[in-house]
Amino acid sequence: MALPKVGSIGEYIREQRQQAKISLRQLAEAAGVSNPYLSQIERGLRKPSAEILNQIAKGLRISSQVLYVQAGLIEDREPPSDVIAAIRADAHLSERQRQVLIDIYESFRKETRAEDEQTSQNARPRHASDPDDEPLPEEYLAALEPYAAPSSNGNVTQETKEG
Amino acid sequence: MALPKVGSIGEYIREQRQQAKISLRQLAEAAGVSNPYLSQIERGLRKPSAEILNQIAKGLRISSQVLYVQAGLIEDREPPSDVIAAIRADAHLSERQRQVLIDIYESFRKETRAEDEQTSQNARPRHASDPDDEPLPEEYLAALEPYAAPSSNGNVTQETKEG
DNA sequence: GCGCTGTGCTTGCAATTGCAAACGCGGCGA
DNA sequence: TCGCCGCGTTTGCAATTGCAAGCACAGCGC
Repeated sequence: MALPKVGSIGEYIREQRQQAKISLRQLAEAAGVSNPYLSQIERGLRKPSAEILNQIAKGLRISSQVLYVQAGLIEDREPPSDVIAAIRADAHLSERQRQVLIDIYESFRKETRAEDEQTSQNARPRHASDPDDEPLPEEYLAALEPYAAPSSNGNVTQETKEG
Repeated sequence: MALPKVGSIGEYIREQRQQAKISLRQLAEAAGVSNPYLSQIERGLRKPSAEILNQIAKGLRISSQVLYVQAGLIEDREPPSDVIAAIRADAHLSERQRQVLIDIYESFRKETRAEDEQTSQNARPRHASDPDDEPLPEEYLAALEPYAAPSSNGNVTQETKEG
């Protein structure tokens, strides 16, 4: 599993470069990498780091995310969705709010695409019923109020769907 | 400018790990990297490649994109079109999910604007200064469940209640 | 006291990245 | 014919990544 799509990322870069009708050296200069290295990348002999990849994306004027997906570095079906990017870029939100929105969004995505194939056999790092965590910040509780009825009630009864 | 945020990415990882209440070795194993290396990454002594970053993101169960942004590997050249537009444009969401997200977002905006408007908006969303900046209690997922398209899915949550 | 286990950190070392220099090839002007 | 320029490629080499092994410290049972 060391270098699965390294070839395809190289091919992809070469395609994009040729479509842009620029030479290898030109792209190398635009991207700030050496020509030999770019050559090796395009032929799949080297596995460029994300930094280089980012530079190349800039040189090609394409989205780095697209390139990362091609490289299998965002293999998460974590998608062409700009929602997360937009949330993170929104300066009006607090970090907490940002996290809430992103997490909600991701949970939506997870549910929509049903099951995952991740075979996590060891740690389950994320919050696992931790008594130390606060019960519920009311920030988003208020936000959820229109949807989840009983908040001011002090009792969030999850009917576990299936009302 | 080569490695300005290398430290911050390490800090960010360490924060996320500690919030998840797992040890360095646990995360290392979950992410499939060596403990010493993870230690060095967290302290900013090493600049992890995107592959490693991706693994760590998986181990932390957070978005790789978020981590890449933190690492400065995905620049903000991605059009930060406003959140609502992004949500509307996301074809992966159901109409109901979309509405929920938009509504939450708008209520967040209202709160933030009402509470303090004088904060500089162009500042980077550094969040470490927040004492109660927890990632996200998972109870809210349960609260959202009734609204999140409970179609072919039956595995989410339900374990968080009284076991 | 001793040993065991868990935490994070330090130390060499193989493998890899990424580059400067140089190479072979083809086209073009003198 | 030669020389020159641009193309992509090959070849060493410094710097870095990433790891196995081991270290220092703290807590717990004997």
